[in-house]
Amino acid sequence: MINLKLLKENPEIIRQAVKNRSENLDLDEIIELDKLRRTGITKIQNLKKERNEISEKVGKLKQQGKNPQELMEKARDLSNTTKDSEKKQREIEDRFTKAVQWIPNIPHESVPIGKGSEENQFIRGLKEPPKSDFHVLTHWEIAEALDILDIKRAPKISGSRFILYKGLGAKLERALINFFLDLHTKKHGYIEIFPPVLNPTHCLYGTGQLPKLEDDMYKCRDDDFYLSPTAEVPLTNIHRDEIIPEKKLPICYAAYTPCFRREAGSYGKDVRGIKRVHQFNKVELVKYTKPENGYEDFEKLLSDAEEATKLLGLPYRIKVLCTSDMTFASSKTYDIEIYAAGMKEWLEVSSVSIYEQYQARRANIRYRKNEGDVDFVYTMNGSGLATPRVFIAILENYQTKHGQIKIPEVLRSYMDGQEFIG
RNA sequence: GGAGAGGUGUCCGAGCGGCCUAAGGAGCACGAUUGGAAAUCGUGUAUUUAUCGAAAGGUGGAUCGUGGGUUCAAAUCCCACCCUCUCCGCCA
Repeated sequence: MINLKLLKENPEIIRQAVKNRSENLDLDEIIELDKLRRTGITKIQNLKKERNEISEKVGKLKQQGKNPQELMEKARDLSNTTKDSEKKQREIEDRFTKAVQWIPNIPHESVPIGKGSEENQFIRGLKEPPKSDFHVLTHWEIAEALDILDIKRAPKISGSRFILYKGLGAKLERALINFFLDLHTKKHGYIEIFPPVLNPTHCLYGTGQLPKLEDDMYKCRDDDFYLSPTAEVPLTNIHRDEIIPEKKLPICYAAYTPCFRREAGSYGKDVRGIKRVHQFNKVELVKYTKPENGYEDFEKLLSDAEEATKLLGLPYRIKVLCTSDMTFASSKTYDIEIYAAGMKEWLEVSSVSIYEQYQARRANIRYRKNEGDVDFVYTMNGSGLATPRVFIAILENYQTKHGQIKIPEVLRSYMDGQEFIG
């Protein structure tokens, strides 16, 4: 949630942000609603004040053994008017709360203003994809040849866009997860978490997936749960409704979880292989920090994720997303992309975002400064990394001309020392 | 799923219709004492929101699991829901 004071004091900032993000939003309606809401609050508070004063008098008189009939009647009338007003007020507040959820975050000033992915800016990494001196098979071709993915049978179990890892494929997947977790917990100092991935509605509002991404998630029919689309949801909600002492910040969590996405609206796109699937594995990094350290910690989070790609020896590049390409709750987002030599495509393996106080406001996560003041924390997160695309990149970039896959050195200890698949 | 007990401030814990801006204790912060510390004593110790103010701050409202209700008045009474614990049943 944005700072609601902006609605009253500086709506132009919001208007500009909405425009830069190419979002469609009737801000004037929300501003009007806010005004209506505030006058309503003032009115009700005055009524209550009067009622409280009378009640107090009544109490005193009764203790003196009197029966202040008239005062009681007056108070009853006041009470009834108040209740009527409150009913109306509740409706307004409801509408307001819902509407406010649709206001996106304000982009950071360093974010390029742009309308689409062409306007994302290259930050660092490879400018050109590396060349290979033989014909590189796509991951689905070589995976089938080596029998490490069962692409034909996965649909029998769950339908299209699901992955069935098999044999050394399954082992490689597990190796990746362990490698990522070890890297971030042992070397980068994150605390490992293994959270539940069925999360209730309010958690998804907290992190900003709802209301906008309703159609992109799986919802349980009989219970109020969504299958978490990312560990960002449980990890950020760990400290919901808390006031964290300043000395405990920053808090850094790393978690492996499966992630579930409906991929609605992508029918017919990326249907081959395992690039776009409904269930995938990811190690997610989440940090809670003090505002003044926010952007410094954010850069560090990016480099923590980047290091995973580096250690795997995969060709990568990093971009900063322009205003229209960022997710709705983000102030600034970097994407790490790795090159897949078989598909001849750059694949997004990590999206690193800072939300400033946007999520913290929604989820009510605050910290107490050493001096005693309370303020919202900054939250940020990034994949470190998402496995299917890393898996693709290993199959396509570590391929030999004899149709084998060389296992990246950092993974070998997780693969019983094995050097090759095939 | 059934039966029972309970959810109060940072924590423990009292309160069971008006004086609750929540007793008492612990913790924490500051001060006194001390050569220094412990102990002791003193002082302070929530959040949120509306409004006025440049700000410091002032004036109100709200908050005792959540949401309704009764009442002039609710932490306290009633209803529903959520969570925790104990026992029973069922089940990986």
